[in-house]
Amino acid sequence: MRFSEFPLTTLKEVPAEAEIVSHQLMLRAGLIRRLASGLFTWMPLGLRVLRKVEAIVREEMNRAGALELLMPAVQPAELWQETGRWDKYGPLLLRMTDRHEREFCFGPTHEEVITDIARRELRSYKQLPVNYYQIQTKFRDEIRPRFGVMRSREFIMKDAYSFDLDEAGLEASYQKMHDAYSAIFTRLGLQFRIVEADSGEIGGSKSQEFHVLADSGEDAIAYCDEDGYASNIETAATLPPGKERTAAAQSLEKIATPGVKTIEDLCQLLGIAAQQTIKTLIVEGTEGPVALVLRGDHELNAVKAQKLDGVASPLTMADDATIRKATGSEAGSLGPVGLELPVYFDHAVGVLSDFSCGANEPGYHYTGANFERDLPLPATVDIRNVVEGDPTPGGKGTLSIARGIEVGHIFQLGDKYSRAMGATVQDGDGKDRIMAMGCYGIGITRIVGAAIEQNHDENGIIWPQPLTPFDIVLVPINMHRSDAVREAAEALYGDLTALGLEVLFDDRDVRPGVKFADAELIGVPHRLVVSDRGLEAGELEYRHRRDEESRNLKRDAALNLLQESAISC
RNA sequence: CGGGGUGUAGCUCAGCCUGGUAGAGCACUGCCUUCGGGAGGCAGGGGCCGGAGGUUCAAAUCCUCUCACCCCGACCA
Repeated sequence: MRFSEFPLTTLKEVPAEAEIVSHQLMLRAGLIRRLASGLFTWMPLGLRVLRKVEAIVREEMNRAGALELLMPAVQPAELWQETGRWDKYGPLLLRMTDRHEREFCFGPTHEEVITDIARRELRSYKQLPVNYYQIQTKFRDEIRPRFGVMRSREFIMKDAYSFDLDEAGLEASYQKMHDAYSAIFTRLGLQFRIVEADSGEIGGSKSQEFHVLADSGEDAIAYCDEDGYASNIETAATLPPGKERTAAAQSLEKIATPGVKTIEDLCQLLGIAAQQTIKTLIVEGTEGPVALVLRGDHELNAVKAQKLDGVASPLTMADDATIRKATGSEAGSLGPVGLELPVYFDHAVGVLSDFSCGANEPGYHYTGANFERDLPLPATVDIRNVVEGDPTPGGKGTLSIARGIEVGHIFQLGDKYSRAMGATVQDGDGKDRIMAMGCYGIGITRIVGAAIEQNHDENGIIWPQPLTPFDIVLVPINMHRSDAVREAAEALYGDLTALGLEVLFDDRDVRPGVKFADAELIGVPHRLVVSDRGLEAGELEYRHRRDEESRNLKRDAALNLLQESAISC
């Protein structure tokens, strides 16, 4: 590709709308342009990268025996009504009506459509297992799209769905995808981690997420390298503390705490640590409000809490009016002492003694509160987020916390969809059996952003070789004034292209500094410079995007090097 | 959805408080000089100052409404 024939506007300044580095660089390098909130055009340069990701995903899916198909992006409401998700999915689902007043949605995922296909096409157990996949545009009407293509509303996803006769078959299909995903992210050249996860809205039992590790990631991951444990913090379990509660030393006292609204305020006023306080959260329940009690320095885990009996799912914090009615007090001075509501205590609360909490009277708190004496202590539950240093669920190691970008998710769905939609095959005895399903997603567009988060420096993107839009940028110096440089560069361009390499030939009549800056911003891994100076010495200047210094090579040596490094992957 | 903020040239922004009829840098076009790390000069093109309404002799500027975008927020108990 000749740069002079490739309209590319790079930006020196950072567009104001971009917050994280990948979004900034994608805009500056001209990979994407924003159309509206959460909607992006993939410009020619960006699309080249996207196609690389797709190709690798497609290859590995095919290798794993999955079959590519393509389903409609628009789906009829009836299918969603069959599984009950038309009502459950909520505002994330973009709904629309056609000219005949029939209802449709723009697919955020395709369990219903694929299950419909499967129940029509698959008749016999002899046809199983089957794994269908597609690479297709999805739409989810996110509350808050942000971070460019990392959380956009329209995005491209590879979604796969497996069908098996039984759970054992599903387990095998799932494992195959687990392995295929590992191969995919390894080939993409990304640092990733596989973690246990909540299956959430999709449903089903076992599920794991594939995270690209990056500080800007929206998810927190709890892991322990010693015993191999890794989980999304949403599902990382906490253990009850091993120690016993110490005996009460203080008496219960009610003290005036005017203006105290937060744990921080309370600690400051009383001069105590947050670990000696507890906080009481009121959430909506299936039969009236429910109180959740945590140690002051801990965070509520919504995924865990909404699974408790009597707690509404999804978890919803009670509003001020509800809190007042239920407790006679207000947020900022609630506590479990004398509280007449269903209450869940976190494990970590159970071992506290002499703690402080709200007194259920605006502007008052208790100090020196103790279980058994001042309030009863029922069995405790796990409703908090793990923190750095907590023991692993196996009890053998301690947890570290890292941030990750979820780029893949695999689920064992079981029969949730196949049962609701009557997707059966005949088994060997001629009996109808409900198929066991798995589903497997990869965020194709998100991977591009995630790769940049992990691979950049102050000058721009540094593409992993498998993702780069071009293998080599060929930079002639002063080509428009030197016939020798022009001839050498043109010849080199031809030779490199003939080797099967994708070359960006910067034949623009601009100063060298501009070319270097653009090449680095765009992130092309290999750079070859042709100059009069070099030609006199019979050498070319080579530099990898990650190298500090360039080095001079003879022409043949340069060609060999490029051929090897660019084709090896 | 709640809170905050911003909308002025393709991009980054000034001008708004204190009303007087549109600016800078980058980008773009032409010419000259320069030529290995985002050059310099000269001359240009480009704006219904997000939209609608109002106040006023006069509105980018003040007021009302509206739209769009960005940020924060379920952790306050």
